[in-house]
Amino acid sequence: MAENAAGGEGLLFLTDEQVRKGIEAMFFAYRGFTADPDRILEGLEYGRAHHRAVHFINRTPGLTVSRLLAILGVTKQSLNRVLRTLFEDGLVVAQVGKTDKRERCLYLTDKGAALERSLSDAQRARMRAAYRAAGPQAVQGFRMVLEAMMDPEMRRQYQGMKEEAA
Amino acid sequence: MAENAAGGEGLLFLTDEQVRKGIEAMFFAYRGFTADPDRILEGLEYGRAHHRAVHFINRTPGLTVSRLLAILGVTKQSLNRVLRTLFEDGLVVAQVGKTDKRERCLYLTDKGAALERSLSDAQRARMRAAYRAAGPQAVQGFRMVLEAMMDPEMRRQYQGMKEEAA
DNA sequence: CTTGGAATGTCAACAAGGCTGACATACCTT
DNA sequence: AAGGTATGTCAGCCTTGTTGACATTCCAAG
Repeated sequence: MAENAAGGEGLLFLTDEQVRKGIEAMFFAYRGFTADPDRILEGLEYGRAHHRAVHFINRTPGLTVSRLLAILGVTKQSLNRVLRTLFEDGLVVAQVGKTDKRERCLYLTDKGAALERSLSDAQRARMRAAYRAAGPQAVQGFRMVLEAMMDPEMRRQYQGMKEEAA
Repeated sequence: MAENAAGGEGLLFLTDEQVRKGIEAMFFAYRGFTADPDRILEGLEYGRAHHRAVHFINRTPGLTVSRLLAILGVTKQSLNRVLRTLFEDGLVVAQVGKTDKRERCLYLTDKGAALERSLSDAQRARMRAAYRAAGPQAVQGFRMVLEAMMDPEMRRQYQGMKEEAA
């Protein structure tokens, strides 16, 4: 009764009901996932879009605008509005590419890195708590299912970053 | 090398890097999660907000507006804009509450149920594929981590629905 | 060297879907 | 009769997404 996730009934594993529970779990969990950074950002003149930009610039310093566009999956006009305010406020700097001078390589300033840290600290705290509550085995399953849920292109982005991190 | 999620290194389990990978997995996976319904909805005059409303009305027929507000976590003005178009287009009907006549109990019409089915079929197909790819054990972990990530109030909503489904 | 395409920025306009504030109505409860 | 609850609605604002059009700079290939 407590563990009705996938424990007992082998054949019922892929029931519509089971799958639907997964869908709702994603919905509710994503709300929690974004709640803490959102709280920090409100009051500041930034939003979730700024958070995402800052996150990935921090993650891959020097990445180009077009690469960031591909990762975020938005239009350049949309991203540019965000980047402009980050430039103006001195959170991000752009540096002309060495090999290709058309490219603008993005870096966080100290100020930008500080914001990033405060946002990701908050988000990591929740993720860490969830990991701890669920245990290592569960974490591995969590990651496997999420990865299988991604669009192939996004999975490549994700896995690409995995390697870069090594 | 393949299984670097949480397998070998007991102590490194809660590394910032590990947690960060989880954060990015959530980000990319959520995009996949919403991609298929979004594709269906575009072209129709509906959006993600309509999807959510229709999903939960289907899930719990006869639920009241205030209950739906609590589940969705938006303002009544925001929800009302969505519900109004669903009424107008004959996808949802409201029925005055039996015990409390102020309440409006929401139901899908056949037309509404058809839309819900087409949306959730698409979404379930992806979720089912991810489940199948990851395996039962992983699914259980997936659900555990997501549940631990929710805000307590949202977890109650989620678990409440779990029981109602039985 | 010229020309096409790539990388980027920018202006304008628009839409979805959040939000707040204010107000109205109907109804329950005391 | 009065106060609170459930709901709807109008008006206006914000963020963040979209298209379309156009300019600049620069690489690369003919």
